Amino acid sequence: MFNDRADLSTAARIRDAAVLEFGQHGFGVGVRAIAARAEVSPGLVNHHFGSKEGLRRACDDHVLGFVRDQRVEVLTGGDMAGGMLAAMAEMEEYAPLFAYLVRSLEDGGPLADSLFDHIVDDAVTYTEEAVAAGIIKPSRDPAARARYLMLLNLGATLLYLRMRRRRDPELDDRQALRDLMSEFALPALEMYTQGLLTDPAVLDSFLQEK
Amino acid sequence: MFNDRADLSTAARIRDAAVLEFGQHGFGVGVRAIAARAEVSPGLVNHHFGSKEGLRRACDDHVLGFVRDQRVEVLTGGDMAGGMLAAMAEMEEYAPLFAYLVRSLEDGGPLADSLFDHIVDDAVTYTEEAVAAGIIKPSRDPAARARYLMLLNLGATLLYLRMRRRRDPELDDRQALRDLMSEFALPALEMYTQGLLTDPAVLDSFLQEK
DNA sequence: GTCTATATAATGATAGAC
DNA sequence: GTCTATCATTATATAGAC
Repeated sequence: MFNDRADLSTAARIRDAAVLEFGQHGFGVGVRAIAARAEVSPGLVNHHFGSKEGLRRACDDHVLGFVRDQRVEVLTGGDMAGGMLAAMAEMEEYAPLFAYLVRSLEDGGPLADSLFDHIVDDAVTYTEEAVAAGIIKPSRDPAARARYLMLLNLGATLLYLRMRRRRDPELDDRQALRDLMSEFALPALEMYTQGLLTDPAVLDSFLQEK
Repeated sequence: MFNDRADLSTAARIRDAAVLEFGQHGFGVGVRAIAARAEVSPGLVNHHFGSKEGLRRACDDHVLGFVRDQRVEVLTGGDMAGGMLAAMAEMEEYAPLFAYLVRSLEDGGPLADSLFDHIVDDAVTYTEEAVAAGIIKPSRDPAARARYLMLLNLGATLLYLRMRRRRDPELDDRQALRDLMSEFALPALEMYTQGLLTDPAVLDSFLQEK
C-alpha cells in the first residue's frame, strides 16, 4: 500500500487519507478532516467519490483487495489465539490497514461480512492442515469450528480493544493487542490443551439428543 | 423496572423512554425521538438532565443499579457459553434492559467497564463453585480464566449480533442469540470437553519459559 | 414544571468560478 | 480538475413565555 505520495493520482491520495482517518478516528470522521489530510479542498472529495459513502466503498474495495492478495500464513499467523489481526499488527507497514480493518469490523459495515468470511475460509484451510499434522484435534464439523473460533477470538479482540481504548486513549491498538495476548496466554493455553469441563460425556449426551 | 407509567415522575418517564430508544436504535438517537416517546417536549429533556450525556448517565446508573440487584444465577445462567445475556434475553420483561446493555457494551461507553467487571466477578464466583463441585477443571489463575472466558463469550456474542443485525435488520437480537447458541453448540461443546490441541505439553513448556 | 421558539454548531452535499 | 462559497439538514442546547 501507500506508495510515494507523488506517484499517486489525487483520487488515490484522497482515498489513502480516508483510510488513515477512518482507521484512526472511526467512520464518524468528517469529510473536511479527510480533505485536510489529503491536502485538497473538501469539495474535491465528493467531486471524485460522489458522496461520503462512495468514498468509504472505495476504501473498502481497496483494503479488501489488499487483504485478498496476502498469503494464508499472514492471515492466520502461527498463533491461533491471536489470529490474523495480531500478525498484521506486528508489521509496521500494515498498521493503517490494521486500524481500518478493526474499525470496519467494529462498525459492522459492508466490509465486515466479506472480511469475516474470508478469515473463516483461511481458518478452515489452516486448521485442516494442523489436523492432518496431528497438532489440532479433529472436529465433527470443521467448518463450524473454524467459524466458532474466529467468532470467539475476533470478538474478544474487538471488545478488548474498545475497552482499553476507552481506559487509556493514548495507547495504540497494536500495543493493546500485545497486552491482550500476554495477559491471557495462560488461560488460553489451559483452554486449548485441556478444555474446561471434567466430564467428556457431556458432548456425547448432546450428540445423542439430536 | 418499568412500573406503571402513571406512577412515575416525569423525569423517570423520560429516562425510561431513553432506555427504550437507546436500546432499540443506539446512542445516536436524537433527543426529539426520546421526548416524543415520553410524550414531552424536547426542551424538557435537557431541563431535567442538563444534556444528552447527563441523560445517558442517568440511564446507565439506573440499568447498572438494576443489574447489581439481580442474583448471581440470573447473571451467569446455567450455560457457560451463553452467559448472562442469554439468560436475560429469555426473560420477556428484561428485554429493554437487555437491548440497552448490548448497545452499551457495543459502544464501549462508561457503563461497559463496570458492567464487564461485574460480570467477571460473578463468573469468578460461579466457576469456583463449579470447580468445587467437580464440573469444571481447576485453573492456575482462576481470575484470569474467568476474565478470559467472559471476554471470549461476550465479544463473540456482540460481534455475532452486529453481523446478524446487518444481514437481516428485522430480526430481533433475542432470536439472533438463540440462533447463535444452536449454531455453535457443537463446536463449543467440543472445545469445552476436549480442548483443541493434541499435545498437552504445550502448556507445560509455556509455564517453564516464565 | 412545561412549553414554544430559537441560537449555535457541525455535517454532507452542491454550484459555479477558474 | 480544483477551488471557494454556500445551501440544506440535523443535532444539541438554551431563552423566555406561561
